[in-house]
Amino acid sequence: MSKTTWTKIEEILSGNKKDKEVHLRGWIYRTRSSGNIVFITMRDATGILQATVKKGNLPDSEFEDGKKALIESSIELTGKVKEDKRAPGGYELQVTKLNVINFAEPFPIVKDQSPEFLLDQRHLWLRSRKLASILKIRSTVVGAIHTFFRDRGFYEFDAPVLQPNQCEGGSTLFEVKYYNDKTYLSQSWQLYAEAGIFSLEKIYNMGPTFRAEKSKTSRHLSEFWMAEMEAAWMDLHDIVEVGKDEIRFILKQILKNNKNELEILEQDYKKLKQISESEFPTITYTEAINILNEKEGMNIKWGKDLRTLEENKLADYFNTPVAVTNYPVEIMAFYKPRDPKDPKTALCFDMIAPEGYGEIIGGSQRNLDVEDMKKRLKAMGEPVENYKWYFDLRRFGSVPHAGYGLGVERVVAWICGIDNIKDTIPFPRTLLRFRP
RNA sequence: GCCGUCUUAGCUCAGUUGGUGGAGCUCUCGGCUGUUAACCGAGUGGUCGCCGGUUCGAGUCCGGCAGACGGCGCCA
Repeated sequence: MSKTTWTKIEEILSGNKKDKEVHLRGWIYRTRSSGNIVFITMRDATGILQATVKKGNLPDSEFEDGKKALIESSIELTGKVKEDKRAPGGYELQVTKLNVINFAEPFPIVKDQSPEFLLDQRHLWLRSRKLASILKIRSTVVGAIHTFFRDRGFYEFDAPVLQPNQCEGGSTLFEVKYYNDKTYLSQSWQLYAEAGIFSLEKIYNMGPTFRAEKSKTSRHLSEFWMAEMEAAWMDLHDIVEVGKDEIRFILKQILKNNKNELEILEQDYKKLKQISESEFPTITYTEAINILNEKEGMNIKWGKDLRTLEENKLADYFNTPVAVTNYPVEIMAFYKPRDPKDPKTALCFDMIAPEGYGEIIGGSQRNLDVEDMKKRLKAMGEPVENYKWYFDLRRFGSVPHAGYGLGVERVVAWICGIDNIKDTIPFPRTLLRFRP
């Protein structure tokens, strides 16, 4: 006996299986019955397809099973593919064999949904077309990042998730018991990456990052995935260009692989295509302030960080992501060096996404001045002795180097055009939620 | 840390001046041979977030607590 060949729904919708008999397996997406005919819209990972189950075309017991199986029941169907204008997608399956693998209980997620309820039912809501489309795009983004860096000679380099030091500020650390000691979940790969470049020169990494920020916004997660790069011999200008190339590369991969998903999410393909072919502007913080004050009628004092409102105004002013460099050095982390040409500012940059999706990349050249870093760590109240190994990197063949981190979820949210970052990750962790 | 909104059926919500808790959807049963989150008829389903107070009487008024959601700050 030959093994059953299972067909995926996308093959049928492409027209390849017209008038052929196929075997399908998946889940009931919608079902309607009308006397002696039952319409089962079935889904698998690749799409949805209408199946017509008519009494007489299959054994009566199977017809009755089809009639009573509820949404999300898992099923196997056999039948002939017919072109039919009345069916969504233009093709339907005329069922001759129906096997219910599992009769689902009444599915809790129905037409009316609140965000809170959907988060409680996250494990079930993952099956929705919306979430499935976003997760497919996320998968492309993650794959694109690996390809982008590997194609350019970067090695993947892993840092510990349990780290003794802070990197981005002590108040945002998740503390973890470590035998009789304590440690913290990684806030950044960066400090370890700075050790790695002396071995591999160009490295990247993508992994979970934990920040206990008390942020309740549509742009923040307590656990998110950051894609970071670090490279010896590169300066600020070099990494800004790498960042722009990376964004464009990700977009091109999405446009190539996820046209269907963008359609389901009602995202504008042309708009993304245009951005993927654009040059992104680089401006300094000072220029950004001037644009905001002169062109947007705002009144921002030099020296304050750009807030959400200002970033959004700036994003509106350009239609592409924009790189902002040279923020005031006082508001920056200790590892960001002063710009010798403009000592009030740091050799750092943020990439701001269009349409209010905020900072998608943050990076800098790295500080080589140990005394300066010690001074700034002390000012923050950080124990300098914890950074002894890090300062060693400046003692044994120190070189100019730079790196940045890209927020995977923010990029996915921007590409998908969705209003909350929570939907870009299967099980979001936020200030107030860590279940399911 | 600051500010705001919400909490009534499995889901989404309405509930008038304080007077025996409702609708739609889901689900169950019946009908229907082309439906598009179908339609028609019937039915099941309630600790009105919790605690206390006022009152003859509280979903409704008052006080407290809890939870959820969102905005700002901070960040990717």
